[in-house]
Amino acid sequence: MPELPEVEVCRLGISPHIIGQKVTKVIVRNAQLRWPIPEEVQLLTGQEVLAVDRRAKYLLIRFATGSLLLHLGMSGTLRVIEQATPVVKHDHFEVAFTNNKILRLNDTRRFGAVLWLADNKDSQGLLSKLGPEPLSDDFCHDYLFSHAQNRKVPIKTFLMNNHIVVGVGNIYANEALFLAGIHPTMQAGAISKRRYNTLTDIIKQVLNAAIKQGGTTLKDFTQADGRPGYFAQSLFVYGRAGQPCLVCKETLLEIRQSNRSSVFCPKCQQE
DNA sequence: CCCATGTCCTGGTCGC
DNA sequence: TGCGACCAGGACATGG
Repeated sequence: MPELPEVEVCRLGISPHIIGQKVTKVIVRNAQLRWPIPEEVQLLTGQEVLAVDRRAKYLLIRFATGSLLLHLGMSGTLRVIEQATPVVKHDHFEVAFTNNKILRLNDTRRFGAVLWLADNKDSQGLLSKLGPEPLSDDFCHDYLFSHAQNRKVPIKTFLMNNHIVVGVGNIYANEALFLAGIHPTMQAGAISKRRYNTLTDIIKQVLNAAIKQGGTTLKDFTQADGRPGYFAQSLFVYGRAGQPCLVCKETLLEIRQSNRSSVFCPKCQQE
């Protein structure tokens, strides 16, 4: 369920159900995620949820003594459910609360993560090297342009680099480049300040629109309460290779960049 | 066999 | 020659 809007929608969905609640039980059914789930997660039994934050695609559930870090990988879903809900395949981890609700993680591919940051210390260094949040003021007009100077990497790959900016995954990188009229193979350092201004605005718009609409529906995404999102209906290029461009009718092309698929309109996106 | 929303890590290349 | 920045691609697990 992974791009930033889906994680943010998830955060918004679960927060009201768990903030202020105390943990009654932590169950690890399969600790083998991207990294083993540490024993310390049991320490949060009895503690109260103070807040649910997000950094990049990491969810951070705040407690007095530290934070529970959750990442959904490529196929993870988090849901708030009733106690009696049957356990299904790939339900690897859950936290039960005093209001009899359960926060349950299901992750088919197990690329997700559950870690404990004692005293909020980022011992794995997962959060320390991340670029700015795309929806923050740190991600301003000058930011992408100044960081792109002398970089030869294709703009599509540049946008997906978490050290540059977080939360722009394959879907929204494709969409933002289409809307900005930028060809995905252009070298990052060869793009003008003016086009970066446009691209920056569009990234914010696209992510905000997706959050507003509840996240993209991909086959394994469900919102915290189980309703699917529906932003996939408004995608211009992602998943539409071979189909006509919705703006000019030209057939959309697909290429691979850094082992990911890029879809673009050869007419609307000039090099 | 192919493909799939993420991201850490390795190893190669390049410029100073 | 060394060092660091940069970049491509592999790896992870499962299912369609």
